Amino acid sequence: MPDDLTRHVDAETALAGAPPGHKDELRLWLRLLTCTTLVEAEIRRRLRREFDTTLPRFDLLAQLERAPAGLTLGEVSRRMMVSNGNVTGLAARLEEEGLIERRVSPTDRRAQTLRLTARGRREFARQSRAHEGWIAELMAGLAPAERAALHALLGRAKASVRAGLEGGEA
Amino acid sequence: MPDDLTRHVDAETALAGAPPGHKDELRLWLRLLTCTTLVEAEIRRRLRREFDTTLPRFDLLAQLERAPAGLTLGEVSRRMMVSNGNVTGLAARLEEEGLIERRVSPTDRRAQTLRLTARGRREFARQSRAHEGWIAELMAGLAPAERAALHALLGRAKASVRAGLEGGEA
DNA sequence: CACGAATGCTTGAAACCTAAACTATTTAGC
DNA sequence: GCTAAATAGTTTAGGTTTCAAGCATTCGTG
Repeated sequence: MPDDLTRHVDAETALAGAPPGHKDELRLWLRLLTCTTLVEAEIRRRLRREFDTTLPRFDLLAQLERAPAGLTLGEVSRRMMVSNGNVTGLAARLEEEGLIERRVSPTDRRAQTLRLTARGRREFARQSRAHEGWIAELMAGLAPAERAALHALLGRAKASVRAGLEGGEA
Repeated sequence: MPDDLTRHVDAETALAGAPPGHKDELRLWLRLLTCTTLVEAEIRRRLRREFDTTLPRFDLLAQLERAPAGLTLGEVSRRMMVSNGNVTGLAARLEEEGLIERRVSPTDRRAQTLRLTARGRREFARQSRAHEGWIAELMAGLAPAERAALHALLGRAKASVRAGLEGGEA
């Protein structure tokens, strides 16, 4: 029998006794993490079941779809916020399946440009349509005004986090 | 049935008339994901540098800290929202380092209870103090009222996602 | 032009993570 | 009591992920 991750108990459960003082921020972070994890797990599950693929593969294709001129491995790495070694392996698998192609840059022999193949574009279009619907479905319990407010507050949160990143101050 | 029929758009018309239309939800999700990823990456980085440990290890210790009576592997798996096979390996490493101990349940010979050792408790206390400060630091750019509003909206989002999970309706 | 620094990518080791198959034990129904 | 189903954990195979080290190429500066 497969594992059932849906039947979980929150990470934000206990944590009631609070001596120090930053428990508020911690609770906020745990709730943020819970939301993301819930959505992510569900999307992974559906991607696997419906398209026999994984989230990182989908994400890489999505990056290339948005950049018709192609992206270098380094650019993909930065946009996906993962290590470059990670992208190397991911791209290798996708290339082997004929979903993307790589071409050495004519101006810089170190760099390679990744591009969707026709098949990759077709395949991603199918996945993307479904994906968009899934997200809408999961967010359907929020009123449009709530979604807008949440979006704005997350923008503020993003700015706050960026400001607190190490090296960001320098 | 709605009071004002002229202003009512049912699901069919909405689907028929629009190209896709769920870009809002998608943007919201991507921003949520970005926030979480940013924080998570930074916490991972600091845990590694300051304590030479990883986020999943920290999370497992945190679960046990909150449950002084101990937890079975399955309970940990559900609370951390990861597979049970995952917890097996994680717990094995932590036990080998003497941070946690496992004991077969006296009432159920299948189950094992995990507990922090004295050393594990000491070590986690150090990490936890730092971790709490890091989160507060990253969230420092949000006013208390913003944090409260965000927390509430994320609660709504969590409920929405839960309602949309497969099998959750059954 | 030379050469040290920076950049783009790959590789290797180790950890993480999942889904699925498996073993052992307990529970429920008859 | 017996047996089928459910439950607790482990194992296996394969993808994901990081960090650190390494190679090749380009750039900046003298």
